[in-house]
Amino acid sequence: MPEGPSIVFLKNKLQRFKGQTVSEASGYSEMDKSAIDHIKIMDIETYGKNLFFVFKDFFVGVHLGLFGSMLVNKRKKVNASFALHFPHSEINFYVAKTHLYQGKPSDHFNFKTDILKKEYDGEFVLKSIREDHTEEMIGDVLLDQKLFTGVGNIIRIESLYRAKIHPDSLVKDIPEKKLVYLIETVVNYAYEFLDFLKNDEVKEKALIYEKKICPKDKTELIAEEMGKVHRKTYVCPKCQKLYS
DNA sequence: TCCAATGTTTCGCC
DNA sequence: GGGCGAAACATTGG
Repeated sequence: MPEGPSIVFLKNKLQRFKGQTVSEASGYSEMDKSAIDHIKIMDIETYGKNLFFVFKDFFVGVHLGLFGSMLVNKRKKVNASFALHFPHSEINFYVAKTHLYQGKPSDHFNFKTDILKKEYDGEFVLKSIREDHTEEMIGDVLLDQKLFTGVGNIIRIESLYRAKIHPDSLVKDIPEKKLVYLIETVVNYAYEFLDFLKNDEVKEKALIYEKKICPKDKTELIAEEMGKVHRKTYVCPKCQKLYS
């Protein structure tokens, strides 16, 4: 179950499939799979919460949504929504949405906003939110995949706590230095998240996500939906400042 | 058994 | 058209 780092984690597991030739694609997803037939996987990439299988003239995007999962050389009882078969192995996706794109990923997506890509450009993100999203709450902005590609609810909550910013603060009210620090924190935490995945300890290493009290001063946390995004948000009312 | 959840799209209704 | 809310999704874990 996926935020950006979980997808990178999956991509890393699939490295040996680069250069391999797909013998068949299957699954109940509506995407036309007829072009994926005895062709070579040129590359496997990510963009935020999307996993891409790159072929010569097109690529396939896989999105796991909230319930999706991937198995290599194993199957669940239910049918896969998408699967790639090889002579001696297979990759199966469950409850995944797929989309076939012409061209290459960089034709369609701006890598500067992807928190886990080499091309990530924090200054570009800062500029974008200070130009066009000043009236929005930072808690909402963080989930905007066009601005913070790959950020999910856990990264959002944990980053705001670490940066000591209340999610209901409007972008225009947050000092620039604080925004810069938040943007750095998001990226640093995303890499920590990726590391935690190796030992399946994302939740136990979280500071306030799904917790009751602030680890710093034992203040009772607030846990409710905030902003426009209907997602449960955890906040320490003492540590996190509401800028206004 | 029930409920919520690391997500996004679609649909119906103003 | 836009904005908003609810539903949907071959799920899963507490």
